[in-house]
Amino acid sequence: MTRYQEIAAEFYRNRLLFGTTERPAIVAVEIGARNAEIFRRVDGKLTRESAPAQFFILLGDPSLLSTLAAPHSIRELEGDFALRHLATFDTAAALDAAKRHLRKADAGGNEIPYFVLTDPVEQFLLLSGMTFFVGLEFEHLHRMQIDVQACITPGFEFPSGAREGDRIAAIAITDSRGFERVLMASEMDERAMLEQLVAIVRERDPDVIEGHNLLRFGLDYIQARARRNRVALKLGRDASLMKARSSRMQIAERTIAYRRFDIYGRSVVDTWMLAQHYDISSRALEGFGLEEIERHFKLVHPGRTYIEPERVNDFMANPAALREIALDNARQVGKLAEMLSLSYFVQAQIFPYSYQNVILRGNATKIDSLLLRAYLAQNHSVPVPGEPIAFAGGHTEVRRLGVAHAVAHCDVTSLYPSLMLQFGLGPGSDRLRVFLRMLAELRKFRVQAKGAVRELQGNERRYMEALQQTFKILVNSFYGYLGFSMGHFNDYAQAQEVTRRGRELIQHAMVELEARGAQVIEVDTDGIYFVAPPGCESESEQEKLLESLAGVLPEGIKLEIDGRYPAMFSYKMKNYVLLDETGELTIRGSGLRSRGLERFQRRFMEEMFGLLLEDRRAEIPERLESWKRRIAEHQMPIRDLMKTDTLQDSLEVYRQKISGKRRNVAAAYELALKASRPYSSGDQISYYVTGRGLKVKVSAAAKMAADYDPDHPDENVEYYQAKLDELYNKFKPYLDRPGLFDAADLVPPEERVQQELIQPETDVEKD
DNA sequence: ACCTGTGGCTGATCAC
DNA sequence: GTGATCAGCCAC
Repeated sequence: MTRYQEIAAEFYRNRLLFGTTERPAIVAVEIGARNAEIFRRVDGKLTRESAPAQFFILLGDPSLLSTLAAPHSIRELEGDFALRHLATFDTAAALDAAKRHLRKADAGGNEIPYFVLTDPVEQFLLLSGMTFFVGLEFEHLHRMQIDVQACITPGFEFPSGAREGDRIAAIAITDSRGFERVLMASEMDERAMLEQLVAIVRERDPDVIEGHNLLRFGLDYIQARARRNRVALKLGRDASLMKARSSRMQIAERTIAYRRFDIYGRSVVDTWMLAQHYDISSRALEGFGLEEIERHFKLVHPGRTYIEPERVNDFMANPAALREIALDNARQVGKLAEMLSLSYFVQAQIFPYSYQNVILRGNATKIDSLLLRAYLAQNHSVPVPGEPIAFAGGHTEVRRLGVAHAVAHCDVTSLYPSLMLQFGLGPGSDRLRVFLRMLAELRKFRVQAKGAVRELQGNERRYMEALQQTFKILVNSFYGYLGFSMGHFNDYAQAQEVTRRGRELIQHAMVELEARGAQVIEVDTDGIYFVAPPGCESESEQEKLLESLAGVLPEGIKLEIDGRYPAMFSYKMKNYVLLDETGELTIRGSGLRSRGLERFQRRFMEEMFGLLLEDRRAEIPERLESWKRRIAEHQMPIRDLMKTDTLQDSLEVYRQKISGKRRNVAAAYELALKASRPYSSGDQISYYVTGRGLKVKVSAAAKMAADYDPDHPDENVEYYQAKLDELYNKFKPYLDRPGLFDAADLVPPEERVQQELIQPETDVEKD
């Protein structure tokens, strides 16, 4: 047994987290009318076996189904939570009948609660305790990549598609076992392309189909063209058709509409979705095209070229180039998926979700499934979610503004999880005490995994890192679960208590630091930026300073130095710039580095902050003039001037909101409405402002960046120059007067008065 | 049908 | 002009 296997084996023995899979290496589960079909990969070969399916609904009262004709049985669960009757069904038909029955009762104003998991695969996994992939290595998963290049005519709309002139230009197919093939429109008709695609998928028989933007484009387009060509997309392992339906996914503040595809016995993984998830935690991607993502992960190889969706038409005359690009795309998707999907591979071993669903579900929902699984395994009843209340979050405060030198940052590692474990803050309704136990185990595992990463090499190291990352994400989601409106065990009072203790703790630490002569700059939830008192410059002295605080902090909570910086520019709450020892700048905050800012603004700011923090303020006015000159002389590439907005609403919703005066017009939507290719929520639009002078209305003067013609530059010079002036003026007070200032002195008195007036009002609102 | 939380800043637009 | 509001993005 290798070191990796030893550690991993301990994790997998934890049934609360990893379920109770007895026969390992499940790569797919499908539910039929009466049976579940389980696909496993044993010694590289696919096996299929059948098990009786069990469907269930949790009921508040058995009378809900008293007049249901379909066969079912109901048993009472232990404990007295609201959902204390478990109805089980042997067939999908009986379950469906029950669901219809309950919906009808609902319409009649029924008050008795019930709960149904919509996905039957989830039902099966949750009741059986099985999970995907336990006992399987990622390499042994058979993954196929598909890249679709299409000629799209104006007016194309999903999911109907299919207009004259639309056609698939190329389909590239690769897989994790070295297969490569490109189906070209220049060599065969569209029907043949589609038929061959089906034949290849069936013949290669992959467990997973990966692609970039498969859900919002690739598979949708293929399906539309297949319908047009009367080709049956029998891609399933039982030769069934690929199925599609509309769905939506919430990733942080973004709501993404997409089409969900189901292929019997296989999982569909979209690297575009994976990139969205990745960006939420890193905020590091410039965009979500393959090009930007590959660049970010340093996957670009010499000779790599890309193709804009709008430009595929132009490539019809050059099939050799198109073939190369499509093939390259597919190969690159494979590499990307390896980097981005490992954490979901691990998650699929933990949660009762299929591989493709584990990517599409939110973390709090997933934690809920663990609790449900644990309770049902013990035949215990389940509470219904508590009503949401508004509650306060972390403490944020900016004490000092301007430029500081020799700044240290300290933070409490895993503040909320630590508080929850230290003070036993978990759901009051968790009678079986599984919530905090899971949290404790996950935290312990995370520490173990993190420690082990350094000892390992190659794939084992990558796996351990994925385990570590996954544990970390889950640990951090437990607090959010307490305030999750749909969590069966949510507990707003406890969530409130967690943040209250958090605020108390960090404020306490702040006061103590200042009492010891430190100058606190800013505080956000679990960390403090400060200038240490004189004679406390070295790291060890600063660590000692923090140790002296140990007495005033609760047991089990530790403040640690987490970074030291020669200089910092404190601008506003959650908005600051750090200069580290290597000369690298870190810019934080939506006001300073938002993707909503044009690149030239971000670059100009970077330059300005660099000079500011290196005490070279005097050079800044000159730099300003140079940037303005470049704009006047049209030397700025359009990439630097354009703004990229993400469409939050669909165009239809936008139109409705505008006509109902429920929102303002916005440039990105106006352009999308006029565009020839279809746009949906989640899509990004890059545009720039044309015309002359400052009185232009952006939404009217905007033009797609793709339509910019460098030979006839029409960008609004005054508009963009004014942006630079505004930036310069915004920061001018700090450029003129070096040093660190009390925030209280810089905020005009009238604003402070206003703040005091507003405060009680919001408090009333919260009550 | 789907959904982890709160706090804060900014640009564009509109009503006044 | 100014304040209010919305949308979007970001910190933790």
